Amino acid sequence: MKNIKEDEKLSILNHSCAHLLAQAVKHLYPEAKFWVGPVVEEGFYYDIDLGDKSITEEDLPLIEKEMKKISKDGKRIVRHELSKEEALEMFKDDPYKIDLISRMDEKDTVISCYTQGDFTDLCRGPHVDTVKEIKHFKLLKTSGAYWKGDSNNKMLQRIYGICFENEEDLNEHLKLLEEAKERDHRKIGKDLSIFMSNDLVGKGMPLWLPNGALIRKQLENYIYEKEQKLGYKHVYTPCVGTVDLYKTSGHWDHYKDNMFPSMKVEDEEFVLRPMNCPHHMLIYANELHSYRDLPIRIGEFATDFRYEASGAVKGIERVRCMCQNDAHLFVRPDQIGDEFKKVVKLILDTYNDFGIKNYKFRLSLRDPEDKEKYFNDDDMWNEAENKLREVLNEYGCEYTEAIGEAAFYGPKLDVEVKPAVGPEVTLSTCQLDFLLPKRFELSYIDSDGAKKTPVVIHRAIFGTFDRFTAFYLEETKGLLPLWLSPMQVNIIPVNNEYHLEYADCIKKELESHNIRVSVDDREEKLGYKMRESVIKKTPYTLILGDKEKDTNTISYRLRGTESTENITIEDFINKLKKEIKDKTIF
RNA sequence: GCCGAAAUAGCUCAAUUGGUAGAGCAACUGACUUGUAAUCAGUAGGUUACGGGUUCGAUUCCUGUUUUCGGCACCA
Repeated sequence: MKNIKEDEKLSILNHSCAHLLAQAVKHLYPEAKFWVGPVVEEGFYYDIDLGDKSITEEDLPLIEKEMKKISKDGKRIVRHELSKEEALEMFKDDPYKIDLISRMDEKDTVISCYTQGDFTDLCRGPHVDTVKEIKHFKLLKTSGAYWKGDSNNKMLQRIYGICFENEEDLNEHLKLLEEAKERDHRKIGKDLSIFMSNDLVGKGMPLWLPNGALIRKQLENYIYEKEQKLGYKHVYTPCVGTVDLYKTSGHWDHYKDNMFPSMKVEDEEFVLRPMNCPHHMLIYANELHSYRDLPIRIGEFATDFRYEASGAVKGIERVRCMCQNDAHLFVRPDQIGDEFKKVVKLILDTYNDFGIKNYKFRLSLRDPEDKEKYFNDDDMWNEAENKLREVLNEYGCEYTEAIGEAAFYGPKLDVEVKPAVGPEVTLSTCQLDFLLPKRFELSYIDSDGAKKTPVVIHRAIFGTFDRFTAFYLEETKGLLPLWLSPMQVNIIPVNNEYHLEYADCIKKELESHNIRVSVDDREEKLGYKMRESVIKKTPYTLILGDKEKDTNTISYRLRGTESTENITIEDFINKLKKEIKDKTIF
């Protein structure tokens, strides 16, 4: 999909279209006051204060009509530069523009505004020459948006739109938006019976159906094996902890509003756990550790509960009950770089195995000025952040740095991906933590016999199995590789009376090699069954009739193709086993 | 949580200004015995998300709740 912000020409056009939108809104709603109308990746938006009025999707065609009318008039778009006093005078009735102007510094910024016909807006520009050039646009959606992005502020009306240079590009883009809905994991999840939800269970609490459970099990097996090879020790710990546990860790103070409320039983008070770090800290503390034992890597596929805001839950991407592919690495300070490197390598290997290419690394650093959020130890922060950078550079990973985005306890590296619908989300994460080991008074005996505090690395490769599954369903459009497909082979006997026995025989043979296989023995036509096999995205569909039975072979059709191949069952099994082992993407 | 929108059969969707809720697919039954994306016929399937109100009468209008969807805010 086109990223408008990255295209200079389209950026200007879309920005001008935002002004055109504002002008049209002003015509239709004279009381409207305007905040900002920037260009974003998906086009543009404008934030508007309409008092107690609200614009709904139904109003958009009317606004579009007015925009077209203005565009046809073909007024020029004229730039004026003005002093701060002039600007303040010009927009004196507009508290939003006054707010913007009063924060501008004349030394750094030239204050300018743009006029098109009866509409003038404060703006840095640049713009297209006339409104006539803004022709091929579409208003996409409306929503509320907090003024200045702060939920304590008033909510403004936001209108999103997009503009192209010609009708073909616009239509192409709208088509892509429609296609994105088709690969939304919520749709695929329903079509392929992967997960469901029910009001009686609760919001954000999906139920994984057999197909989903199979996929998840494969993911668990995959990462478990990889982690075991890397020296991780997997544990099981309870889904609850006492409130005191989370007070000790410090999470209670920071996150209690996003936890399910505590429950008192006799003289204990429990919470559903929102994360597993405290449990793992206690496992580390259970024994005395020598500097020689480190790093110690404790992993768990751990179910956590978070009371996510009701407006935030989405399919299995953002849920209130999730399973983390979690691990905590306890390392000496001198091991941070090496251990971090291994985590990055594991991330890269995993993404490579899954054929995932559309992801971005994001390095979240502290804001050195913010002494309140971040604990004060300049040396430790600088050293840690530099180590993270070094590793990323060594692997040649492209990454963006986000100042002030670090957690309060240390810097972190996240992998961000873009879902079919909605903003980017974090998949993998790797976070350094200097605080938690101190809070739990963790230690190891160093070579000089002194007790020292280890550093903790929190990391999750898949993030949560829930979100990873959501993302991967979208990435593959539900066409999962063979090893992850809930049903790998579907057998269609040409005639139940004559070929069912052979089909069952082939089924048993495949099952003896741990291949997931079904026989469609319904009294239906071959074409009918083939259609369903295709819709269910089964990787291999076998057709077994006289031809196959007589020659002791099978005919298969590979998902996505329309031709059949005829081979022996041995060759077929070897082919499947190789594809499963190699995790072939097709 | 906030601003909007929506909720009708298992699924996808209809139902004129308020007047007995329909279709296709799926399911079930029967016939057909089939070679690569839908064989034909029949049967059954609904407290129109849930509660309250207005009305002679509510899927339709008002209201509360729940859930879903698009954004915003949040995301250890």
